[in-house]
Amino acid sequence: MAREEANSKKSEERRNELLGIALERFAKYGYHNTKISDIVQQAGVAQGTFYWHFKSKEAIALEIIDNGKREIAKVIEQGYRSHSGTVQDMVTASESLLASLFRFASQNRYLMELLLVGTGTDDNIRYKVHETRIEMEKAFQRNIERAMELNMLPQGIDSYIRASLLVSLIEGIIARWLFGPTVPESPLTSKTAEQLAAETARFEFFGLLGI
Amino acid sequence: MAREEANSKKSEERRNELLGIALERFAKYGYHNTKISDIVQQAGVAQGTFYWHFKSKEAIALEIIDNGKREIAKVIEQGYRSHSGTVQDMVTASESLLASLFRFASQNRYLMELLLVGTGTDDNIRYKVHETRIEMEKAFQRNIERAMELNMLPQGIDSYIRASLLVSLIEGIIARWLFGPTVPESPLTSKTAEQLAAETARFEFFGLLGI
Amino acid sequence: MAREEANSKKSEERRNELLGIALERFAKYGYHNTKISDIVQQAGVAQGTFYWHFKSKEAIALEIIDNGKREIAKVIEQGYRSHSGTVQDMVTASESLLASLFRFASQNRYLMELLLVGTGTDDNIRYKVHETRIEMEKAFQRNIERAMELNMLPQGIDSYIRASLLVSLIEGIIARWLFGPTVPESPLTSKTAEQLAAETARFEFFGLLGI
Amino acid sequence: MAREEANSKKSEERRNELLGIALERFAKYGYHNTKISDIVQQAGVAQGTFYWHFKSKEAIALEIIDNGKREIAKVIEQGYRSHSGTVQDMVTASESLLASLFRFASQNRYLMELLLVGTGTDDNIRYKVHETRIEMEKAFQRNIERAMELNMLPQGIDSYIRASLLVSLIEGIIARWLFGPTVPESPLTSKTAEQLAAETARFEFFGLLGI
DNA sequence: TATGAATGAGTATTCATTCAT
DNA sequence: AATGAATGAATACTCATTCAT
Repeated sequence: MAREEANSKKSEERRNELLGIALERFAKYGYHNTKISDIVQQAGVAQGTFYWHFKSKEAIALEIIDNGKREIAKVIEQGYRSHSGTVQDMVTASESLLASLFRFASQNRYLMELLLVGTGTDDNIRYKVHETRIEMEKAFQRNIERAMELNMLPQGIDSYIRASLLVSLIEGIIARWLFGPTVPESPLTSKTAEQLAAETARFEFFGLLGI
Repeated sequence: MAREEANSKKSEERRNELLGIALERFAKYGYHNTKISDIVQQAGVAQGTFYWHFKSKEAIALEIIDNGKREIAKVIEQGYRSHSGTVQDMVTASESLLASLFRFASQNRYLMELLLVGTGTDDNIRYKVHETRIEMEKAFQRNIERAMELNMLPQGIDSYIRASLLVSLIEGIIARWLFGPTVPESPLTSKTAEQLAAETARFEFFGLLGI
Repeated sequence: MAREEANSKKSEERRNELLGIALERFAKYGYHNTKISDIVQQAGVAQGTFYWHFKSKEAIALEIIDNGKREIAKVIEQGYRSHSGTVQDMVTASESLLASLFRFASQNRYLMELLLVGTGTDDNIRYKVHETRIEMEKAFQRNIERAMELNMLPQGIDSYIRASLLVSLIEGIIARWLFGPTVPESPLTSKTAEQLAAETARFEFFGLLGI
Repeated sequence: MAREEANSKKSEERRNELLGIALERFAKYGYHNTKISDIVQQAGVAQGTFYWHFKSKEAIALEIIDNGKREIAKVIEQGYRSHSGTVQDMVTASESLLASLFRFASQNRYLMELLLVGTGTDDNIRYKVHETRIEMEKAFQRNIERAMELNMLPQGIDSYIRASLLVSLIEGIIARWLFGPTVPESPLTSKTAEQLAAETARFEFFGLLGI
């Protein structure tokens, strides 16, 4: 391996380290309560090093969210419904997609906290978060439309609104599962991703009446 | 009317004006991006005046949320289920409760924005918001349990999780209805509170499959 | 005197104090080498007080120069030539104007240093200085044209260039008189404003050959 | 040619390139507004390379001015008056010296800007600039004294002050010619070095009255 | 009650300089 | 000779809070 490559690899490691620390602190303490000096101190580097790798505090936040956007899109993409089947097939497929999503969420809780709890940031960042969540909603909308084409869902429903309802459900339940707020005695936080996926899928298709 | 009463009335008006302006700005721009100097400028009073009426920036935020908490509780309270009936009765009752809640939300959009979008605040305020949302969740949980007691919902379901799912749905849909994020072409924002309540109630009881 | 007036008077005094200190330091040490913290420390006030009175470091510099521009204009204005006379009258009148200007310069040496030595500032400030010096040049040009109309100076000379030559002379000699650089043994710095005015006026009208 | 020589030649070229870029930027934007990172970027080399060639930012500035000092001295030296003649001879000789000087100035405008406009630097650099300008003044003073010895100028005038006046004139007119400030409609900037020299020499010897 | 001036701790960012490779 | 990453001191500006009147 050439010398320059080794160097640039090390440089990229440092960059990633800073990205990780920033993500964690933004999620834990909020954007405004996170000082650059905290980040660099935790990374054990000087203040100026941060500015070698990133243009500004805002820039690093935008990059973090952008990365997250791509990763989430990948997860949802893989759950894409492609062929017809029974109702039970559909429920199972949805359950599986939700389980993937919940697993991803629990493995990336800081990212999800940043996206879902929203830690009070400046306009540009808020907008980027917005964008990411809309992207997610669109993906689910496509899923619903596909299911309608395959005659797996009743025709004549409004896919926009159903997607909104569905994503509300998913985002809300992830937020409660990982960060609260829930009623204190709730068994929610002790569920596994798979259990939660099962409950959610059931509600998704059958509502409160569907056991 | 004695002079003091007149004065204290005027004083209270000013207090309320400040509360209103602060609420609006906290919701619109976020807690950290709202300066006391903005608030007093909009109210046309001096900086010092703010501190005669409120102990601190945090204090006014806590008071705003506390007021909201009481008002929301009142709305949900009035939708309390008290006697048995058919499934259709139950759906109608829920629809009516949701309609009230959505009307309240649209009349108090800044409050709802503060509660639901959560504009990144300090710990105490975040905690107060949590509290308020948990209160709401508890109210819905009581509603579900009551319905189970009255044999209007299947036994053996987990009321905690169902309440979480239900409130996720409601909060998410309010947030999207009033503030986005939704896919841009979504017809959501043009719905009335009543239409939205009907859609939501249907999903609540029958899920995606229930037309 | 009403209370508010007393307050605003005190406030204005503080403002002026800050203006004075800033002028002195800008001239002595240069714009970039002058820290806001130096200024407020010398004034015995807190950092924030500076920003109550002035929008920024640049703003106070611009204000200082603007004030100076007006004062210099006033001095030159009063030396305006208004009626005809002999050559000797003209020389005497010019000498008197120069004496006023030199007196003003020595009483406002920080201002003049800022204007003439130019202490390396940002574009806006540089531009304002520019403007001020051009204003001065225009005033002298008007003086020359007036003298030509009154047949006190030969026709057919280029008033623009002559004004440039004249102001070059004046600005240069003020700078050398008050701040150097001059050859170290030069008797220039020990001259009075009046002596200097006499020498300069002679050179102005008769050049090197005119004794 | 040995390898080392070739290398050291290339190294010197790079050095000179950096000197040139620094001069230009110091003059255009000022010393403080010129960042090392700007200079190296324009030269297409890395930050560290600068510090291989120069000890510091100050060092490169001092070197630039020192070079300029020597070059200017050479120009003035060559205009030295050595033998007697008529008044007209003297005017012609002075005109010729000024023309050389003005030509040099227009070919080295960044250097002149640095010296004459003085873009606010640190003490050491300011001092070096002073030194250079004093050197120039001394040279002109020697010229005047020589002319007095040769009976070409009236005895009894103060050569110090006359040199100050003369150099004020020259420096001011160069600055206005090449960089402003002048009144916007002034024909000054469109003059050639020779025309300007003629005008200046006339003023030098005969003043405003000498046509 | 209200004012407006004053306070001062807090913080993102800049940039000359150093240094391992 | 050259690189590019790292350093860290320096500094303008913000804003919640206080206080004399």
